[in-house]
Amino acid sequence: MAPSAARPSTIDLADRLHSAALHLLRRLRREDDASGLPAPQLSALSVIVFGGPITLGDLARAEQVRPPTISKLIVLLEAQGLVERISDASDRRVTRVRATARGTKLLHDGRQRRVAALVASLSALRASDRALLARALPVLETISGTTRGR
Amino acid sequence: MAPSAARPSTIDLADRLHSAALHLLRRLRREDDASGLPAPQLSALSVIVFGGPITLGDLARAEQVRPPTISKLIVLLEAQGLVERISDASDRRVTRVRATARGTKLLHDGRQRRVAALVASLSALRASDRALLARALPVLETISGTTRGR
DNA sequence: ATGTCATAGTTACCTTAGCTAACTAATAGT
DNA sequence: ACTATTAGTTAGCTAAGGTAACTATGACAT
Repeated sequence: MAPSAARPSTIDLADRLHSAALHLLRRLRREDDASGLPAPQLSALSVIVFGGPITLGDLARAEQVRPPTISKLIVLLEAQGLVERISDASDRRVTRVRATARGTKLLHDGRQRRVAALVASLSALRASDRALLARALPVLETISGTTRGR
Repeated sequence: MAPSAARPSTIDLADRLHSAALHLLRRLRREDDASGLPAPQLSALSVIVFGGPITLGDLARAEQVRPPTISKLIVLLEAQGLVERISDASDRRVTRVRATARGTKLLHDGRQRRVAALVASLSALRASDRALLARALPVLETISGTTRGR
């Protein structure tokens, strides 16, 4: 079954990349306090905003939690006027959910704050280092499974 | 007060970097199910394993939660034999906590799984792309605040 | 058309994770 | 010795997670 032995340098690369991503997000997470929303709600809202109208089941899979957990999250987000349910006429079992204008704005503002914090760090770099990062970015997006340009 | 206007390309870089980190960790998080520990406990254990013996207050700051939250997390980790308390003789208010052999192994194994998943993705890249990532890595570590070589 | 099975969500109920407020204990500083 | 500060814990609440059991709808094979 295929050569599953990775070169040490690839393992080292993976380990350090993982660690860097962890530290980066841990730092940026501090900015989320200002949103007033707990992390799970913010994360679910993000998927809803960027993933368009989505069924509760798909949302549960995306968030890697069980259906009842999503059910309750949606009740909370709905009560705050951040998302709304839309029912499917052709299959009345499914419920889709989409972000309201308020929900979209709240998420967008929070994202702005995270990005602004990151911009501050990037600005402190030498231009050549920023350029190097920019060149490596597409590769990073490939391995992270980021779907760009939707 | 200082030119706070960042070039659009820097903002774009920050936004995409943020997004890539988010997607990468969301994907790797799936591997954590196998550890049998909930995410908050796993995260706290990670800080304890890598941050040596650490006081509960410092741990709370590192995890960006309030002291009572850490108190309860430690009770759970301790009950599972993953960490143990050590009291400070010179200041008897403080309690430090360190990982047991079991805790260290559990965390190490989980990290291995995450890294292995990432190695698999990296292995699918062209060698030149991996090399590009490797060259950009130190820059990424700088902006993420990763303290290497401890 | 009807009976069976599968699928989408919800409800009930439990544990864990997070918070604030109030408390205990120990140290530091007058 | 009094006061204030600091480290953790306790109490009590809401939110976030899970499993098990349930409702309702749709799919399908007789």
